[in-house]
Formats: sequence, structure tokens, C-alpha cells
Amino acid sequence: MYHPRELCPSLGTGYRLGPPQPVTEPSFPPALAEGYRYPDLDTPKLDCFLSGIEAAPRTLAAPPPLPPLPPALGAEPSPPAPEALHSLPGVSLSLENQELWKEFNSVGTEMIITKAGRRMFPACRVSVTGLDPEARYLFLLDVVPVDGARYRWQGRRWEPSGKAEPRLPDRVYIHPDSPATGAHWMRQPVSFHRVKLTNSTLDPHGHLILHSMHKYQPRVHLVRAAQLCSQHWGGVASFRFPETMFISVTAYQNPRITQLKIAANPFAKGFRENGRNCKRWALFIPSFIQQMFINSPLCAHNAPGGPCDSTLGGDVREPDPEQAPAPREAAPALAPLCGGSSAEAYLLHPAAFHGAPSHLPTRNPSFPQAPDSGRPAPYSAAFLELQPGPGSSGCPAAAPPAPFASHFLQGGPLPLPYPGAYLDMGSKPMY
DNA sequence: TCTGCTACCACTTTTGAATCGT
DNA sequence: AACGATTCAAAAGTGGTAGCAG
Repeated sequence: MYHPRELCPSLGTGYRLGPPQPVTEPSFPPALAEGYRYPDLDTPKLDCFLSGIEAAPRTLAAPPPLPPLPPALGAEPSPPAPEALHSLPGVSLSLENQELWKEFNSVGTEMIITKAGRRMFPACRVSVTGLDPEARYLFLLDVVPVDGARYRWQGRRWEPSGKAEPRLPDRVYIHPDSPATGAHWMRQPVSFHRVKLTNSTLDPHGHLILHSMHKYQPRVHLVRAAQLCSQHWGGVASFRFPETMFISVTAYQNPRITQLKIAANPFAKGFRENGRNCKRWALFIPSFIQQMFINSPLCAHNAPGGPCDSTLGGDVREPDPEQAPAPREAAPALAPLCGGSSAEAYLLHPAAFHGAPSHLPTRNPSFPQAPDSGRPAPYSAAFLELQPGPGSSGCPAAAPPAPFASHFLQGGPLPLPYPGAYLDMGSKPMY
């Protein structure tokens, strides 16, 4: 997990993250600021990272209404949140591996959580546009509960089975390239494949802590700031993608998810047709589907392009032995996001699951310092409800979507949407 | 008895240091 | 001496499974 200590050595260890103080903003009514607090937030631990980010001297022109309370279990889900105020005008984010996420989502994505921490697969890989090439930004990711229910696998589908466990302290993963210039972030897709999920509430490694058998959704946050602990910030935008919702588990419940993971994740190659556990593969998946996977770029074995670097890496990283050998750090080929879905779509658009064009330069962690322009920005955060792109899954959904607690996801116009966020400083540096 | 969690396994990929050639 | 390519071993990541606890 990422270690901001290296970026902010002066901070020492053990500092926590928290939202900035809107109350300190002279033109921001304290009562209004209070209203923007997260409803499920008790006593946020605020300091350093985000509290050091100063509010811009302007306030919101028209603060949005407070998000509704979560509907009762079984109620009709709330309509998708409209696009909120965006304090980074013109900035947009797209999910690079959207088709892969859709494929998993059509079955009901499950993410393994372990005491030691488990990576997400698929990983969140996004492309960003509209940034100021000279300004510096932080890229962050967190995972928030979707609703207030605990879930249970009922043989064929996930069903609510009671009230959710008390919410755990929020943690946020900071992309190791942060802070970087807008040009850097826009040069290639940004991958969060190193994010690890754990069910250990005492986790000392800074992994994102989740409850098992709960439904979660990742969020990506973009913060304009010169430094990780910058005293000035120039805006915030947050994004979420409906297809990235998942249920955390300690062991896979749905065998279809297991087979999708085995088919798509290079690390699970040992469980494919030649692996020691190939019997299950053959048992669960009819031969024509096996062939579909084997021939499909969803199957990493057939994925073109070479391994990805830390920014590009993520879902399908296995080099194709049929292709010319590429340098280890060569960037894979960028592909258009394809319409349609399922293995057929992957066959039609095989490159859709890879990152940047190979001609693009690889990640350079030590790019030159670019001073933050320091331009003022509205004191707001944005939460964008990104609707799925063209194409829909051909697979039936495993279970109907659970009611959404929109306030969990939309947050409010606080500069940063992770109240009580905890930045663990004791984990092992990745870079 | 059932459900959920943990530790361990064999396998694969990734990573980085060492080595070699230009 | 510097740089890039290659090699190789260790580390890390994967799902399966047996066993344990509640």
C-alpha cells in the first residue's frame, strides 16, 4: 500500500486524514457546512492531509440539497444521483476496463478479502481528460458501503440477510504517482491495481478495511494540489461507476465469478485447463464456453500487449507469447471501449482491455516539478454518477440491485468525500 | 448441521538485482 | 564508464481446500 510518509516526511507517523474545515471558510455558513457532513459520520478525525488543504475563497453558488436517507431494505432504489457540482470544470473520467467490470457485474462481482489483504480484480483503471497539464493532482481511491445490509449467498443469488455491521474507519488509497501533473495523469490510464482489501479491523498495512458479505463500491477522487499535504488546493472531483459494485467475501460463493476470475486473471492461470485444478474448470464450464474464454481476450492468455507498469497495470497483464517480445515496461496497446459485452464483444474488440498505446512513454515517477497554479476554485466537491457506456451484458444479472444509500456515495460538497478517512502511515512502501 | 473464516498448498506472474554485451 | 538487454531467483498474487470456530 502506498506510503505518503515518503511524500511528506515532515509529518512523521500516524497522522490521519480528514476533510478540510469548511467552517473556516468565511463565506461558508457554518450551518450549511454542518449540513454537508456525512450522515453516517460520527466524529471525524480531521487533521493533516485534507485539513491542510485550504478552502478556496469562494463558496458554492447553489448548494445541492442534502442527500436522502437510505431507503429501507426492499424499497425501491433511489434514482441515480444527478451530476453534482464539479469543482474541476471540464474534467472527466472514464473506466478503461469497463467491459470487464460489466462482465463481472452481470454475474455479481465478488471480491476476496483476507487478513493479509487481497488485491481487487478487476482493478479500477480509469482515463482522465480535461486536466490542466501543468497543475498537479492527487489521485485517490476509497471503497464505501452501498447500503445498510449484510448479504448472503442463497445458492443462486445474493440476498440481504440482515443489518450491516457498523461501518469501519474509512481509509483511502493514494495512487503512488501522486502528486503528478495533469499531463502525467492524462498521458495514460491510471490503474489502482495495487489496492488491497482486508477484513482485519486492526490491519497495520493501510489496506482498505471491509466487512465480509457486504456490498461496496469504489470511488475515485481527483484532488488538485501541489503536494500530498498541500496548503492549497484547487478543486476536487469524485467519480463512481455503477458497474464496479461488488460484494466482499472471504471465499467465493458464486462459481461463475470464480471461473470469470480464473479466466481473466493471469495469476490464476494455474487453475485453467492445464492447472492442477482444471477439473473444476471443466466441470462447471461447458466446453464451448471454455473455448470462448480461451479464444477471448478476456482470457489473459490471449490478451495482446505486454505487461503494464504501475500506472497501467491491472487486469490483463499477461504477454502474448505469439507476439513479438516486448520490453518488460512496454505499455500495452490502447483500444477503444467496445460496445456489446460478454466474450463475443471481447472477440470483436480484443484490445479493449488494455491500457495506453504502445508508442506512449512509460510511466516516469520522477517527472519535473510543476508549480501549482494556485488558481482559486469553488469550494466544492463533485460526485459524478457515471452511467454505463454503450453495450449491455448478455448475461442475466445474478440478483437485482440492492437499494442505494445515496448519501454514502454522493457525499456532499465537502472538499473531500472521505470523512474520518484514515491514512495509515505504517505500511510498507511500494515505491 | 450450517456458515463463515483461516492457513496452507501448488502454481503463475512480477520484480529487481546481477550479469553480460555494446 | 555508461547504458541497455538478458537472466534468474525471490517475492507476491491466485483460487482450492481442509479444518476450525461460532
